[in-house]
Amino acid sequence: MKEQLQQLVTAAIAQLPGAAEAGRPVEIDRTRDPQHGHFSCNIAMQLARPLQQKPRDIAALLVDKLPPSEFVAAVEIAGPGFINFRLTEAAFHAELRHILDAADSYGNSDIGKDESVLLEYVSANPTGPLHVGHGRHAAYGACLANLYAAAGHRVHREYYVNDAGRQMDILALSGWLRMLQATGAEFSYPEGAYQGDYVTDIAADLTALDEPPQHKVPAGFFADLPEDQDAALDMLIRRMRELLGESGFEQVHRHMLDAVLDDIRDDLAEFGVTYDEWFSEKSLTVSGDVQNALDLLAKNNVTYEKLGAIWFRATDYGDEKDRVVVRDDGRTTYFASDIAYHLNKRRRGFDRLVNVWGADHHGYVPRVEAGMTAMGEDKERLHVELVQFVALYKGGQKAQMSTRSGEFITLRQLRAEVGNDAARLFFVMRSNEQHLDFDMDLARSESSDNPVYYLQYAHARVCSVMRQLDERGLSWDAARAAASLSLLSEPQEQQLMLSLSKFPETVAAAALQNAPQHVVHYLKDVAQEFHAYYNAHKFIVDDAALRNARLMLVLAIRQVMQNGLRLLGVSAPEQM
RNA sequence: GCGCCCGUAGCUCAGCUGGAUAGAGCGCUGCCCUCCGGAGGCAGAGGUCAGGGGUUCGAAUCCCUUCGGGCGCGCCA
Repeated sequence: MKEQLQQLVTAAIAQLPGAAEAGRPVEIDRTRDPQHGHFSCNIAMQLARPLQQKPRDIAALLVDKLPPSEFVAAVEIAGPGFINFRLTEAAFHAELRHILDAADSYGNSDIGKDESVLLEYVSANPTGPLHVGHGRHAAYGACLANLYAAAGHRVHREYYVNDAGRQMDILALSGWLRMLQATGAEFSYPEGAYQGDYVTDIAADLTALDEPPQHKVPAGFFADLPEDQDAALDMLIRRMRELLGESGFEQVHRHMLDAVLDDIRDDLAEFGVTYDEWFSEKSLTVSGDVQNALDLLAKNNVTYEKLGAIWFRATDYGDEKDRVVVRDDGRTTYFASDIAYHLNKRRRGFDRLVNVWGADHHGYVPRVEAGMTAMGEDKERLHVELVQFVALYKGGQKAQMSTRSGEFITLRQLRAEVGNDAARLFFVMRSNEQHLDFDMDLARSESSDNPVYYLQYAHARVCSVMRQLDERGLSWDAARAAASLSLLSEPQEQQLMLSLSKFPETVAAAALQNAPQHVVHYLKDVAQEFHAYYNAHKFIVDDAALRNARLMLVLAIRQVMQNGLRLLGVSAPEQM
């Protein structure tokens, strides 16, 4: 609908001397007040300055040049110079038919057809089970992927697996120590090691390997550890490597990683969150990508040596300070992997890279952008969406979440308590850059206060009506309905047709702004209007023409609810 | 100290990337059940869009600033 009006106005502008040259984009907006018609255009005000004429005069000239259209009932100039359009009933009837014709694809567009997107989300360190914060990332990322696809983008969903580095070494150490404890060794488990019970569970399987790792703790293994917790862990890791040998250490490392990663993968899959690729950080080192990136930086003269380490001149590209890429012991940093990773993403041919990161990583954004720029990439190709924290509320109390002690609420626990649908919806219901208060009591309640039920019920209710129709031995006649749409003259029916027609715009806007919550709010509006309509009017009436027309409207509502819920990753049950 | 994000109704939040008289849910007040599912609906009260400047035809939206809250400033990942 919007595009058609846009074309009409553009055609009018082409006939107005100097107007097209001003290059102002033609924006067609929904009106808030029905007195202003259905759509409005502010182009006359935009052109006032370049054309040096009064907005209302320009508007009058444009209206005069507008090509005729069967869908435009009235055009008015209002206020400071808005051009307001009122559409014909035929326009809304056509949209209704279009909804049922397009069915599952209603709402899709091709605005993103020229742009491929690599979307990276969650990418939690594989050192333990996902917690509720990761759940929000998962729900949000998966939803973005759906929106991008609906907008016509080619989307590649990716999870960056941080399978290299110190945290993973600590996990390997933790597992091995738990295994030793399980086989009878007695020592005090280091504070800095991973505390969660899952470590013990996974470690139990270490002994079942074909060649289980060293069982005995040699004398002095825990002797003379530094005071500092981190230094102590590093020393233990070093001793463990020496004791088990590189392949022995690697075996434990891999076992722990695989077990945790499998758990994460299962957890996400159960949550309806899937990926096209699980990209290994370690593979970047093996493939030489890290070295290539470092070479590129060196070639571009943006690295230097200081205190035995190699630094990247990030400050030259707007970052706060320069960053180490190769440590004084020769090992590359996480940051080195990460810029190599981003270069790799671009080299794979994606036009746009979208990362979903925790809000606590915001300081990391300029660093990666600096890296990209220094390697000759356009940093505008990278977009980072930050997701704020989740606070769980239960019985009016904030649930404590402490990662250190291992006493955090996992995504699994949350899903078990409130269900996937509620979790998915609640996670995307608020803007990602807004702190989220997750009310678990509300999420599990079976009442209209719960937005999940409210939305799903609207869908189920239409299904129920159709079942009722069947029980009465009646059926819906599509042709009859299409011919009788002018009978939909009730204010609620008019309003619903108007609301339904907004769905494609809503999806496009949500995709463009990375804002799934637009879809949620939209669906709430439609659901509310539908429930009100249901309450006020019967659909299964004796008058066959009216009945068919109303059922067509109601079926269109069901289709839109279904498509919207699918984008959000929430199921649309036929009965509840 | 520096940087990023946030501040809208009593509470939780929208506000379509600058539009016309700022919205919803919960809560509160008062209504509507012989019904295609009450897991519902209708109406009302409730606002200095944190404060102050600025940009322009027009600002909750953009810029500056003050205040308040969150987060970040490793040769961790």
